[in-house]
Amino acid sequence: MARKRKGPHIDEIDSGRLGKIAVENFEYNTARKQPRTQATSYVPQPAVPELPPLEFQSGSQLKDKHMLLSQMMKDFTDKKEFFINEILRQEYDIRIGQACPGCSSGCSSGNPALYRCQECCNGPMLCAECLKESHCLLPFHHIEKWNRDFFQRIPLSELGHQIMLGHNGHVCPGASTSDIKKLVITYINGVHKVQIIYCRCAGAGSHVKQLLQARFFPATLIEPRSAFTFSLLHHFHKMSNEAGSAAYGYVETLQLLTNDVAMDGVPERYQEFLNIIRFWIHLQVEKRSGKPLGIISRIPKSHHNSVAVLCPACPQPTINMAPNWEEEAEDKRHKHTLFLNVDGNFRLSQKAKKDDPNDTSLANGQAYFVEDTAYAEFLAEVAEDLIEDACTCSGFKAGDILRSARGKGTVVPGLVCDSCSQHMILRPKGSVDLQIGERFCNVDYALAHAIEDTVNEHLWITLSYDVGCQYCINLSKRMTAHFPEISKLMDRFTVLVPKMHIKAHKDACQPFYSLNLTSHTGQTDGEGGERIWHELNQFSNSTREMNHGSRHDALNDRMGDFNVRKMHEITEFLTSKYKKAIEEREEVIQEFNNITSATPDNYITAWKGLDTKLVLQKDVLAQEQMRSEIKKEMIGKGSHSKTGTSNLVDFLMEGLEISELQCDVKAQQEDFDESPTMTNEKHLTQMRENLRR
DNA sequence: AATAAAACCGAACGACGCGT
DNA sequence: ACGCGTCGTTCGGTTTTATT
Repeated sequence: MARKRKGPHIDEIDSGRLGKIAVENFEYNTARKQPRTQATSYVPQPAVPELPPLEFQSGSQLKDKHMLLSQMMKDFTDKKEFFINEILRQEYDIRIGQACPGCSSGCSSGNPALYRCQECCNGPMLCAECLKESHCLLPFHHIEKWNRDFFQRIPLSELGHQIMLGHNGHVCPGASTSDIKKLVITYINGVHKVQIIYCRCAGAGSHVKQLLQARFFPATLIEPRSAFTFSLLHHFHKMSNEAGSAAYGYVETLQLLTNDVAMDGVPERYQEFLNIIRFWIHLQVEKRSGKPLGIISRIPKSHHNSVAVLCPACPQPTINMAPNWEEEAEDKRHKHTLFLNVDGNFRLSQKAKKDDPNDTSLANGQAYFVEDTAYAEFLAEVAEDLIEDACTCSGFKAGDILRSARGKGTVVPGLVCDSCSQHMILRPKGSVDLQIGERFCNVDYALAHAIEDTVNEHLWITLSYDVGCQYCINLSKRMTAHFPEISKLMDRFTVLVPKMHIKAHKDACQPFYSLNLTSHTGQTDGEGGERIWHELNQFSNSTREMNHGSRHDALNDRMGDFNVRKMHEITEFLTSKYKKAIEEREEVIQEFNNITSATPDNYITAWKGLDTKLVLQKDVLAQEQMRSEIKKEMIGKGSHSKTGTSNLVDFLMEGLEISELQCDVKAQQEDFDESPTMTNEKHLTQMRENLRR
């Protein structure tokens, strides 16, 4: 099937992590700068003519960091002809047709050297026999034959190459011609039509087993005619998680790598690949969980049925808590608080398609999504009380069924995820699919399951949620009705609103749900979930098309990968946070002391006597109200005309705004001085422009 | 001829680009 | 801002091909 070529995937271009990859490559390259020793090939190397001398001057290192890339490109562009010549030189080889250097050390065919390998490092020109011989264990190298005018790629099988199983690369003495099978094996450099000779020895096992032992994953179970190498499956697994590649584009790339001119002749193994990669990834997750190696005997019972990666830094009773932690004083409460964040996402949707109703996730209920059947039963149970309380604060998507509903072709409009808000690690069983908008019953279910394995009566829970002010109103009532175990913990719960989202809430609401004004919360901003969405959303294009089971498997794996990466980085992450916290603490103490020393004692005594408890003062005016009150008052005094007053008040307000903007620009300038990136510069210019207006 | 495996097909709809 | 057309990605089902 000939597919149309397509442009680059936008998500790949936008991927913020490309920068990191580039850095890693750079480090890798610099590590190889040592002079390479002479290749110890098994054939002597014919002399290669001297390359024209080229003098490399180290690029002029300008002091201005912005010029680095342009200078580097200029340095390379100056040598463009040299590089093009070297690349073109690869299209020909002066050793074509000479006596095969391999024949002198074994093969005596006496044939001219017309073949070479594109993948062997520094490979020689060889005759067909010697090339085949040198590739008995390298069946997927791309081979080229000199075809009078140019090098033409040919499959190794054309030279009679066969992959022999079970005898260290040699043919099984018991094998007959009926044991030779044609297979299509997909490897990271393309799709290969190969011949395989199975082993006939007693105990050699089925063809499927023999393939697996050779690190080929069969596409089917009975008589496989297609297989994928383990390295390919591993490669895609990483490509999909790190670069956001979808299977569709990946398989197409492999076909192009095989033959980018006549793709019609390349076997397409897309469907087979989809099936196998799903199962492969499931196997990898199982393997990583430690279950096949019996880790269950070493972990608490509540985690036996899980393949999810736990947050190593959050309090997990019976795993990472100090002995007798329950007895510690309440002012150490922050150490025993689980900071959770729950949030809805409306990009990770799922289309309505013809669907196999029996296809459930291979890790159903054992990873990040909740178990399907129980969730469906719960939803049927709560179907009657669908109409939820109208939102009394500002208008948000969450809790509002109508606003977030999607078209008729969407069966799942999005999902809700629980994560730990301090370390941004997703909670096991903390994700649920939505049906019609972000209803609190969905959030309740996710929350109850996200904490059921962890919490006990001594642990505190601080939950941040965009609509926390609404969510907490009937939380206790709902939990009592549906999750009695969790409802017992309600007096340990604090529901707040993430620091950025809270600015969209009504003035009267803000102080009561502010992380800044709540003790035992430190500098938690509660926005962790939003940043997870950014990572997961790049998979929305592919997961939207999948059926229920595949979608859950794919998302479970992305979430697991996200957790694993966070876990690997967490030592460095927490160390840097800790260092920063110490520095900032010193600054704050200094500031505090300065203010204290500059303030009269009687003020301080009076302030200390004040009650710090928050009270809702209904007669407090919002900014807009205040503005109109002042206007009214001034007009009342008759000292100004109506317009004059209005201008004066506006003038004062504007003055305050300008002063605020000036502070912002100053702070941004400091940021820019510290890290003069393009983005920062752009941001600064924009702010100055705003200020000028 | 029987059967397993591969090839083909149409549907779904949000994202995106283009023209008005 | 709006309508329109194409692209991207996966699915299940049907038809065709390859192998035994």
